[in-house]
Amino acid sequence: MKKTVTIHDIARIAEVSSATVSRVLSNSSYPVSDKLRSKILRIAKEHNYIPNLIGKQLKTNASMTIGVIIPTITNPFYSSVILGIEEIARQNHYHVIVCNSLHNPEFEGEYIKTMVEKQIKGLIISSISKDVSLLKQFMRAGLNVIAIDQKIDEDEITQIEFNYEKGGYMAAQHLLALGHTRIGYATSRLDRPSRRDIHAGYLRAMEEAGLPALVEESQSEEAFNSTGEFDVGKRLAARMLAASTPPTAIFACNDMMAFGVINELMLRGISVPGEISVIGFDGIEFGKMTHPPLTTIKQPDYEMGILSGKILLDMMRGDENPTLSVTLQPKLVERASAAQAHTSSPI
Amino acid sequence: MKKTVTIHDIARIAEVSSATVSRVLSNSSYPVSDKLRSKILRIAKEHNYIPNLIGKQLKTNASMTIGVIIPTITNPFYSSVILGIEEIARQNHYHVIVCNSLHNPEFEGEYIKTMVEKQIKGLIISSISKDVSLLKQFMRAGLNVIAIDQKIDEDEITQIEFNYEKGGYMAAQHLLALGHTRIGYATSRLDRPSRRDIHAGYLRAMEEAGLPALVEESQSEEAFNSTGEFDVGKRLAARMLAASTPPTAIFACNDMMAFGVINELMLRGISVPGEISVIGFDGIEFGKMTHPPLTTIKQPDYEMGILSGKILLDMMRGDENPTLSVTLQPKLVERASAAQAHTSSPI
DNA sequence: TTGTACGCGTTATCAC
DNA sequence: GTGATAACGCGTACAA
Repeated sequence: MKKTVTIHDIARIAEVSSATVSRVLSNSSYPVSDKLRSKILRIAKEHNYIPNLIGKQLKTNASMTIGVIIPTITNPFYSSVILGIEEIARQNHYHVIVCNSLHNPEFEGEYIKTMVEKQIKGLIISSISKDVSLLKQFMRAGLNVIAIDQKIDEDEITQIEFNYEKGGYMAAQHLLALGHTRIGYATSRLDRPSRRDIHAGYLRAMEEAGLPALVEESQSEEAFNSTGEFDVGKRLAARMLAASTPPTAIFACNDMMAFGVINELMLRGISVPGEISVIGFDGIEFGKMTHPPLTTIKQPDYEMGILSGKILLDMMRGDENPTLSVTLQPKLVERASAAQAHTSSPI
Repeated sequence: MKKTVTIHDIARIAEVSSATVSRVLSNSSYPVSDKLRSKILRIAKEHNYIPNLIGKQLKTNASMTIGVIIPTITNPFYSSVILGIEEIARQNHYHVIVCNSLHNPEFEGEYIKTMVEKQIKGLIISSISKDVSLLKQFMRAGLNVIAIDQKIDEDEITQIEFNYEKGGYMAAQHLLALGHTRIGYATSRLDRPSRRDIHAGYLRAMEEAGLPALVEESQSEEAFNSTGEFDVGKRLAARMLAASTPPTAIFACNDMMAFGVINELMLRGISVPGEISVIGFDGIEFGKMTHPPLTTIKQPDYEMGILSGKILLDMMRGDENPTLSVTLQPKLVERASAAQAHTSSPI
């Protein structure tokens, strides 16, 4: 592993000062004679010079990398978000550091800290921690942060969120429009704002329709992976079926859980949507690949990535706009898992 | 955004030299009196000192971050790999930079280059480029690289791969054991070693059984996302059904494609596995959530991430072991999409 | 045990 | 147009 060539080496060989080399190789706007310029470029090429961005960064204090912290990359929803963020990053010659908090506040805090130590100036985070003091402290020290997906209770932080309440409302609304009256809502623990909002939307729709709410909430702190959600879906579906008059439609708080619900129903020989309709929430790609294809409420995940990336870069460039926050709107994706209720209605 | 506090600030306040501060704060083994140590620590805490890792790195030339380049994070297979890599990275206080090449060799090259400029010393890559010259050049300059999943034709590069040939063989073997004799193989373009290997495994099994191979290969360079693979699956299934005597079992070269195959079959009222059995390849989590749950050949993706992370770190620490390469073994995951062939066998 | 002084690779300031 | 030279924040010989 031979020593790497620096601008000083180039300078020595070209018999110029390192200052001139720097001006050429970092294509600064500073005037340099064409003769020297081409000579330097030639020599740099010959010795295949590779700029050391660390040296540059120490001087300029601009790291060209943005950090992203999410619960887990394994969730396709976050994959899409990240793809969007990276698209913007790439266009602007930035790199993306991805960290999975795995729903562990300690990991999250640790990651934030070392990011700051690495002089990362921009962070996009779907935080699972209640404690924003750490974040705020670093923001005061110059860290730009955007909170996505999970609302953070802090006005000073730019947020990009979904209109979860509306999404929940739309889902219930869709089932109501199909003629269902006994509509169950299957949800994991209502311990996060997003989940409470979806729940609230569901309740609002049911109330407006003058129908009773049927909520099954999982109390367990499951492994928060896709399999975990799937299993919760199965369990909650089973609970709903145990009722004296089971629902004719089930709304699950995320797609993975909806798959679990459908799986449990089919296992019991209940046809979907023949006997019971199911609607999901999130709109991940896989919904179209299952049988039946999943009707769901789509959150624009990729767009969220794009948007948060753009806004973050704007912030880092010093656009001192008043911290604007954005709310993305959900969209109903009608596929085949939710259908008209039977006219041979309730027993 | 006030100026950040450095070791010199601490030194001035504590009335010691910055060298002493450095020794304490970077907890070097260098001896420092307990009195000064605690004093320095106290002051650092009071002024909440944040070490600047860039300064440190410029000095030590060790970046504590590893790069990962994959086709797309959207593919759950790669998500799992990355989760594994990050697990190891976190345990060792490393960060992971993730880059999606999006099957674009230019992006891949660009990413490699800027990683090197950022003084990243370790890279895990699932390369889609034919050209290894760039990689080799950087390796000579001290970059440690591990090629995963996609074989690179270069002995000097440490490789961690799957035994694709065996996987293909096992899949066909399983269908044969279930009594199928007309077994189709649906594959995307055979332009990558991995795909050719699976194909070869299938052929070997069929040959050993003395049965004819039935291969449908997609010629198109699709968008390489999950939806693209799904659509290819649908298309290839349709083609197979158009044959005079369609197969009774279909082996798809990846799970996403298998979902497409199943979807197309069900759309045509063909029961899976009642009339036609389907087996996939990869073993992504979603396979268990579909209906019917997908029988498939599991590649240990997470384990691949763990392993590649470990080996990479070993390399970076200078274990001058002879470049060892590892091959991970596939495993049959029996779920419900492949069943016994009808005894009322061929027409 | 502590301090001094230099260098890591780059850019920026100033003088020429 | 060009060249010295001083930072940037840190670690570390070497000296004390």
